[in-house]
Amino acid sequence: MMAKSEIAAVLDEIATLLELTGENPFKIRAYSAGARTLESLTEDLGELIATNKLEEIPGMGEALVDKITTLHRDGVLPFHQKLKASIPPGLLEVIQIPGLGPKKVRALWTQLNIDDLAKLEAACTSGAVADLKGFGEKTQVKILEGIKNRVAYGKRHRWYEAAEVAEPILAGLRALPQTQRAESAGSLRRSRETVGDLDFLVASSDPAPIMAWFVGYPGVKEVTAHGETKSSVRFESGLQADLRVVPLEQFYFALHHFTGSKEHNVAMRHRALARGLSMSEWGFKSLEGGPAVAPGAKDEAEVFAALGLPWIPPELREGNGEIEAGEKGRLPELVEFTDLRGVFHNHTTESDGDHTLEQMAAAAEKLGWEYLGISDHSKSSFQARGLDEERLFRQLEAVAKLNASGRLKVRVLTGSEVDILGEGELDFADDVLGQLDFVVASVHNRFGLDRDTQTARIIKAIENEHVDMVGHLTGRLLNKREPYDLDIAKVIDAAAANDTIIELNANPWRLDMDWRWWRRAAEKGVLTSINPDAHDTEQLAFAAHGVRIARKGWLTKEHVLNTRSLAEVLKWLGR
DNA sequence: GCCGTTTTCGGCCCGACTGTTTTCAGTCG
Repeated sequence: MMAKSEIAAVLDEIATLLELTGENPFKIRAYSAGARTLESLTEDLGELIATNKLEEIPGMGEALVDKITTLHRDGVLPFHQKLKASIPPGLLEVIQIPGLGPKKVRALWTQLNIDDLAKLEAACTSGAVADLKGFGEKTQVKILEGIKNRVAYGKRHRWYEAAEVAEPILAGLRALPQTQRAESAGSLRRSRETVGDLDFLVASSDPAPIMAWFVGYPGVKEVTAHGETKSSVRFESGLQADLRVVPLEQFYFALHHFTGSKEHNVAMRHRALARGLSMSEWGFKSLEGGPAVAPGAKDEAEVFAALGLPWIPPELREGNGEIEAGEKGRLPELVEFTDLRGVFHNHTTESDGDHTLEQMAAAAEKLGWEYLGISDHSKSSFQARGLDEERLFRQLEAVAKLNASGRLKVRVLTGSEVDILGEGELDFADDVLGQLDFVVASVHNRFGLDRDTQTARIIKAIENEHVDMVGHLTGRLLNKREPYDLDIAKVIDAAAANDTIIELNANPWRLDMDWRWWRRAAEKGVLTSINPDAHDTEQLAFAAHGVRIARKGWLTKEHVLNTRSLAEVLKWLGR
């Protein structure tokens, strides 16, 4: 049985292979769109297939349903196999090189017999590529650059790393005298967990000096485009940044357009067409039978209003039903950072943290929080200097003393990030766990267990009456380590049945559980807690990353335990 | 390949930039 993500990958590969065969672009789009739809599904695929519900999903026609059903059942698809056999595998890498699309790759393949990167590099070096019709000297150089840097170019960047690069650029753009407005857009604005490239948007009637400033920005390694209103640059890290300058009248249309996502934009344009309007980054154009005057927009809300919609927060613009929800007035009132009244799951110098209990508490107080949950590692995590029972009890005394001292207004809650052991049993006995204010149970080893065993192991921990939260559910480290294989839908059901929280780990490398699951979890009645997993005082601010992901997962204040007051939190923990 | 107040065929979102052309195809987002 093949998982959704694997099936989506096959559909994507089919799309690429079809590009190489010169297929109808709309057919190719249908496969890509099908892959995206599949990835965003949170329902059980087997169930959707069994109940004939898959075909009811927009974009899923007879052919796609057939192929997905076959892949799900057999793990292979003859159509895919045959297609794959007809195309040299190296071409799949060749088409990834920036500037090379299906037409150019086919030209290289049919005329120069190039079917992998090695042959492409050799042909560029010998100058054969530049002699091809439609190619030239510059293209040849660009291809060689693309081959050399293909790893860096293809990489996505963790949100906070991209944000660190974007911040001074945005500030610089805003400081230019010609700038009327400036914003960053794209996946950064949508708060995706990783960002492919940066998008900047400026309103100005005098684009040239803004373009010049941008392409001359320190750290720019390469200028890949420099037109009148659009420029692209690449930094040493491989991160690319695009700048668009538009007149003020078009600014909010352009901001909407470049915020995306692609799927959201396509849906918005369809909606515009149904109202007799053609929509682009430049605004609305009235079509035949449309309104006499195409509406303008003085802010982004007016772009939506023209299509009969409330303003949709950027985090929700992923084409996952946000437009339908907006139309029905059912957009969630998303949680905000200022809603947080404290945080759980933090470490001190007792285990692997860098700051003491008192330093952590003082930092939490400075952030205006009412409570701070401390949960150092348990004894099996010896790599993290995990606490045994004796050290844990000493920590409880230290916390009690600190709370009683009156030195701080913030209330420290005692806890443990207790290891989930081999089969789902916990690192501390129930009578020890029972003495804590809260318990976070986390997996720190045996990442390679098969799906069913790992799922059963975690569910067993969730079922323990002393466990309040399960920590960093899938163990993923963005761009570094894949999540362990887990039936998340089952875990969500278990969390709902046992009234156990699934934490939203706000460490920007983790952002775990993935935002795509939160809406379903909330609908099932699962509560979360936005936990910074801080290992020093600065990292308490990670909570802001968690809030972004919670918003992306359609969560409101009511879905998040640590938006509640200390009294309410204590009541919940004592449930 | 999908879809239907255009309803089983013939459309499918829209525009900027580059490089190679000599008016535009290809790529990208």
